[in-house]
Amino acid sequence: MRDGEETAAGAALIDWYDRSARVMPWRVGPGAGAHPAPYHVWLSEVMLQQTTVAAVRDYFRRFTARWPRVEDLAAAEDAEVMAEWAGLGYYARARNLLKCARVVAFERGGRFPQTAAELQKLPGIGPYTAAAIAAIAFEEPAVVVDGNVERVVARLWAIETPLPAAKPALVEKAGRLTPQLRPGDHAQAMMDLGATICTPRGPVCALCPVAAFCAARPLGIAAELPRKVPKAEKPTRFGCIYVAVDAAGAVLLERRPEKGLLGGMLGFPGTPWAETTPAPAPPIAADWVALSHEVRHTFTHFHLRLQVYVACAEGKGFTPRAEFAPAALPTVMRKVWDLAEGALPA
DNA sequence: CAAACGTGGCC
DNA sequence: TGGCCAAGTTT
Repeated sequence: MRDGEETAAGAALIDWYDRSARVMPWRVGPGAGAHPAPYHVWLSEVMLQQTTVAAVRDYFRRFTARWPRVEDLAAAEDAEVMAEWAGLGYYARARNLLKCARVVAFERGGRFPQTAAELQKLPGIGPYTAAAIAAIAFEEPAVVVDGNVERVVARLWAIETPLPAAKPALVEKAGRLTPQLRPGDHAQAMMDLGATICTPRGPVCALCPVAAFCAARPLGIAAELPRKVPKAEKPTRFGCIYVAVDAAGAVLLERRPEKGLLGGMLGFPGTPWAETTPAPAPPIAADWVALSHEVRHTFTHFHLRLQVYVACAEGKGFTPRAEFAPAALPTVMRKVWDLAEGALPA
């Protein structure tokens, strides 16, 4: 990209978007002056943080079917919302989602702020999400920079500085590309381009609407950009976890603390997760049986191996089977349940 | 500000 | 198989 070409590149991008925008439940068609509801834009953008479109689709549909307005979501029970979010990951998003919904519903009459600066003051809304909502719902020419935009811009300008050091330069370039007209469609076009053509590996430059403006392509380095500093190796942690079921089928569950990993979600009791296999520490006295297979799961920053114990036991605080939906568990706990359920006596 | 924070798909 | 990656935010 050379100085002065930004307008032409932006026009080519919007033209491509008008012809090929992907259909998504939270989108209205490009152009035409129609805007999706701020509530839908906000909900979809929070769900899309570090999460693929394919994973978000059904969650978005379930949330909007169950809670059609931000006031409905604000009035929901915490446990209902956490259960509906289960499996989508990054559970702090769900906790902040509820906090934000309650601020908007109860302190702002159900109306979202209309500027990126004000949006960013709300829980769970950072620089990216604030800019995206402002641009898509309110046509503010905010500079929207997510992982896709970083990649597209790094290639268009052949920026070789590794991330995260390159971030300010990438934002500056993205700003040059952001138009005053249709900034919301421009932002979505950039992200769609990154998701479908200017992909991390194997970019399909032959189909790219802005290939003629790309500095990385003639250099043969498009697929290598953006460069990134190598990530630290993930350690492995170990734990014991206990699945107790009583004669009526009720299950021993606990609500995890609000803060930290899987915060606010349901799970089975167990030991802390440590660098070496901890000593067994059953939550209640019972005839515990160790399963022959362990549960393996990888989080963002460590691998986890869980030794699963099962027992038929009686006790207080068991959740009746009718009230226990495995789908309300975070994925690692659902893996534990799936393994344990198969080992329990019928 | 580096680290914490989930999960599923892809190669 | 295991590392990389995805429409990031919080502390």
